[in-house]
Amino acid sequence: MRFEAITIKDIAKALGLSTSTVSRALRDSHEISPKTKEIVITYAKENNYRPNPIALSLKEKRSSSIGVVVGEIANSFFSQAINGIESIAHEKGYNVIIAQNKEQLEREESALQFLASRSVDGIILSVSTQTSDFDHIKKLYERSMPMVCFDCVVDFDGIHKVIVDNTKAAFDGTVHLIKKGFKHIGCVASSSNLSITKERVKGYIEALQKYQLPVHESNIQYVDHGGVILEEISVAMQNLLGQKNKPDALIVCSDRVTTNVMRYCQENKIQIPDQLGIIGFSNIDLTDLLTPSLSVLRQPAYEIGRTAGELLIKMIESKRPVTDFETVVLTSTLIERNSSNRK
Amino acid sequence: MRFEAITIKDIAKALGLSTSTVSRALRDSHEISPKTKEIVITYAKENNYRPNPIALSLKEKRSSSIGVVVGEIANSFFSQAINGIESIAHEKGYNVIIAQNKEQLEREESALQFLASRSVDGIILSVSTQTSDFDHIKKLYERSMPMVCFDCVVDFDGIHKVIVDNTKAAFDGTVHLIKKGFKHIGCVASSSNLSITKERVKGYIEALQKYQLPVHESNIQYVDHGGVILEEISVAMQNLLGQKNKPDALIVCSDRVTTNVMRYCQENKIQIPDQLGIIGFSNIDLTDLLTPSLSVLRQPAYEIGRTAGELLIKMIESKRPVTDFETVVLTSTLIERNSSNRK
DNA sequence: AATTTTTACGCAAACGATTTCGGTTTAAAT
DNA sequence: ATTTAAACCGAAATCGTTTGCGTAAAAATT
Repeated sequence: MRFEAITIKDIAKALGLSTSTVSRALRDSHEISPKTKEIVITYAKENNYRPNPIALSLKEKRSSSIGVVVGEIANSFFSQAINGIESIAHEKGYNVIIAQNKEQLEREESALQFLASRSVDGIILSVSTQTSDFDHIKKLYERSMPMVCFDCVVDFDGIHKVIVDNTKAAFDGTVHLIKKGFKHIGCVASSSNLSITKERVKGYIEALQKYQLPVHESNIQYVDHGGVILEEISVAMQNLLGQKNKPDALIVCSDRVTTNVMRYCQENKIQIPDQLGIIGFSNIDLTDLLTPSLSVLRQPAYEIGRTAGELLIKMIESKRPVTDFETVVLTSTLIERNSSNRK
Repeated sequence: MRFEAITIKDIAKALGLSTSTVSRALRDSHEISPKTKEIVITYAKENNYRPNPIALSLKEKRSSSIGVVVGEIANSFFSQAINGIESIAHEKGYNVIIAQNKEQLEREESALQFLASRSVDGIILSVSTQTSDFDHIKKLYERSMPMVCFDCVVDFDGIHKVIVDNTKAAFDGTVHLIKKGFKHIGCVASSSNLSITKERVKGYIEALQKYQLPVHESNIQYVDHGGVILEEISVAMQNLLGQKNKPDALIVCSDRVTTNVMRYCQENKIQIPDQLGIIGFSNIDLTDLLTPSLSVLRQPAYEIGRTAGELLIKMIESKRPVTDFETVVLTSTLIERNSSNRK
């Protein structure tokens, strides 16, 4: 069973006209007499005619749809970003097709392949935490598929990127901890191959240096699977807190890792902020309700999505090849709460 | 600029064959000699040929895509459900197109219209909390668009539905509170026109009756805008707690309302569970970390999405019109935590 | 009145793929 | 040697829409 719609042919037949006349009448061409237009338009309205977008796509060689590849839809940051993408897409008459990479390179490749073979007009992508080799993306891109990266971006130029001021955010977060009186600040970060990880760790180090605090490699822990595996968090935390000169505060540089660090602390009865101050990147909506309430570095996920969408649609609709690639940097917000507020 | 792909025509021209031969060779028809097949397939592979899905859609009158309409993507329950939908869709070779109704009837109508005009093969829908008149859905459905409802479902038959055992869940949740020693149990629910609200309130009342506790209308508060408006929650809570015989525990029957009730209690320094026990429907991933940890009725959102996807795809691919409509009922889980655990 | 211009419409090709029908070899069977 | 069938391939229609081109009738010009 299938949804059957009325076509231009049906109208033509019913009205004793040719399809071209009907088509032109509906598009209000000057070549058609007012009378005929009237008749056609009335009939079309009565019968709820809608042009078949697939036929249009075939003719116009565009599908008016954009693909989005993210790690996981059910991740607050990504779902907020998708929300932003959907809003601009809807305004511009595009639909949004969702695919997930599940933070695996292999799934990312198949997702991109899937979208490309579905002839989307462009793709918005956050690369998986497992991706360190960008060949598959490059290949697609070189075949002139319009693309915009956000969050986890590729390491080469010549592509639009929408990111946040990761370095500054981590810098500010670390400075915040320093000003709150913490002396030994550690850092838990996501996969070391990710650009956002590098940038955030850089901000952390710069803050320490600015305040003439020593930088110990052992105070920086990388969680390669993006925080999905709880065991990894335990190991990282034990590495950090098992040292003789252990940190009295942590900056957590990844959304999902942050909440799992909180879980670890709760399970291991680590008092926050007295034993351990914490500030972390997070976009979850419930961090204000935690005890203690969690100080966070919040990314403007909706705006990131919207901006990425705008850039992509601009690129899709541009007449000539885009040669001028933007990297839009949005600012994240430091929300001071109690997890970093030692009495 | 646009993504240009190789077509069957290109192959035919390059190899000096007709398009029909190439098509047949690629589809492994017996009418084509092994040699020719070999040549065509090799050439196609080398040049990374992919059949144009739009051309196929036009011919086959199907787009291999399904539309999903939910209230808001950035809502844990929905994003988890979409995750489930995406998983089955991906397996079956469909893509998922997302639209939001933002809990508004008007947006719902335009979202459905949008998807229908985009010729999706079917639609999975959770109606908005504002929808009490289902005419627009009925109309679409009667034009034989395959549809499956989940979560907030329509009130008429003849359509597949995937829901949870709302009545039983609310019943169990209320009984749980009773067994924990709470005597005066109130209920905060979403819009009164929603089927899930009715079912859940019914379960609440049945539990009270079973334990011979009085049912007071004043102990049931409806939040018409689905918890989006914080002010509404305040009013509901004041109505509940301002009574002389005020409740000592609440069951909250809506995902988003639950966390806002928690916020209200925190802001108003209401001790949980000592002053007020709480159990609520919630699918947020962080409720275990709250203080006190929140007892929840958790819906199997992923499975709901997956099941809805399975039903829809089965319907799309069925040869004859479906006349046998299922209502799949999945079970929710009661997770006992501290918010309902009075010492 | 003869010519040109305008108006209003139809025909057919195109987009990319599949498929029906038909035609030509070549090989096998009579 | 003739018939038959199998193997192989091409032309054309189809899906729904747009659009360049052609053409008839009507209107405007000479």
